[in-house]
Amino acid sequence: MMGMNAKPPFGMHPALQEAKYSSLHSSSEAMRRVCLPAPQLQGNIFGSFDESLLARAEALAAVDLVPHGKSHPFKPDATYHTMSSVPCPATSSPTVPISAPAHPHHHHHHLPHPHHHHAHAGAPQGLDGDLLEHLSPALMGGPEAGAVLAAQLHPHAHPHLGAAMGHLHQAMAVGMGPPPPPASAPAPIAAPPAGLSCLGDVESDPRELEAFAERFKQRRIKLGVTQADVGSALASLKLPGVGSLSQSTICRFESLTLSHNNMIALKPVLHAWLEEAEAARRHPGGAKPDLCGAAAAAAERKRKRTSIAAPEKRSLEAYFALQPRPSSDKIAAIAEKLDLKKNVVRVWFCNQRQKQKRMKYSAGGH
DNA sequence: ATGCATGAGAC
DNA sequence: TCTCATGCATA
Repeated sequence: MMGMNAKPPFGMHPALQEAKYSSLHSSSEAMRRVCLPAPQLQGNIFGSFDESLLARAEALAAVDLVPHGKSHPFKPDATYHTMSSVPCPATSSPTVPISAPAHPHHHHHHLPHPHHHHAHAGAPQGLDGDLLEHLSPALMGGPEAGAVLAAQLHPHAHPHLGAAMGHLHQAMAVGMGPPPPPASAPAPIAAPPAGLSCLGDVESDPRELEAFAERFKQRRIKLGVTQADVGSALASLKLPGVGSLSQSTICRFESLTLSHNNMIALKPVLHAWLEEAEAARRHPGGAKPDLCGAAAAAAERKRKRTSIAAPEKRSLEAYFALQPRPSSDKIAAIAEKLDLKKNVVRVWFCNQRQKQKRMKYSAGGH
């Protein structure tokens, strides 16, 4: 199986981007991420928004440019589609999103969105040469660079928050139309219909989540169950709108690397499972079913994971520090510069933004 | 344990 | 097009 996680709770690499956690014992607030976009970066940017970082970013980018120039054979494209028409009926197929029965709020009709893009840069080499030289300035030294940056860092009403909650609802709505789970109701969920005030945010104690996650992990291990097992066992709970989850998600829950809302939504479900599992252990009678019989199904084309090399990553990080939300054009420019597919760069930025919002470090003190 | 990706839903 | 919740693939 997979490696169990009996390791030190927190052994991440210090290398990368964000300075994450500050350690769990010192938990704290819920407003942090909403009100404070980027703790340390902000200071720098505002302080000396100009030269230093700009130069740095360019320098970093330059490093990438020098080596390969524009005569690159191909762009790393490794994403295939997993065309699996897999028939794993039991526990491994459900794409049913977890629902967070918070409060019925909106209803809408969703339209089938047949948007499948095959992002393809036709002739990336068309504008090479000098353009590359000008890219840096263009990308960051733009006329509105400062403005955009400032605006973005401002504690204005953030766009989603309502969106976050909405997603949870919709997830449930999509899964099925029925009633909310009576048993484990996420009462604590704050669900501010509209994130108006910076402070009126979620008030479900991060500490509690932290504690629960910790407890959960301990007891799970005590039961001798892996994260993957939990994930698939979830389906056997047969909670409305609750299907199975991946090892990834369980892992992230335990390590608090999910968004706050996501944690809130998952908690009741995992709690329910824990109760069941422990109860089942006590009473040999009511056996607990399931545990996905490893679907030894046909293996289709495996999806390949693009790997962004360190230098490119460095550059991306530098750009991100300056402009976390580059326009499509800038993304394209960056992509070309780093010789990456535009979509890869776009997704990278998206993921980076998501990371910023995750728990962990957010819950600093308490 | 995490990096890169997909997809639904909200603009 | 972005966000968010999730997952496959992988180090």
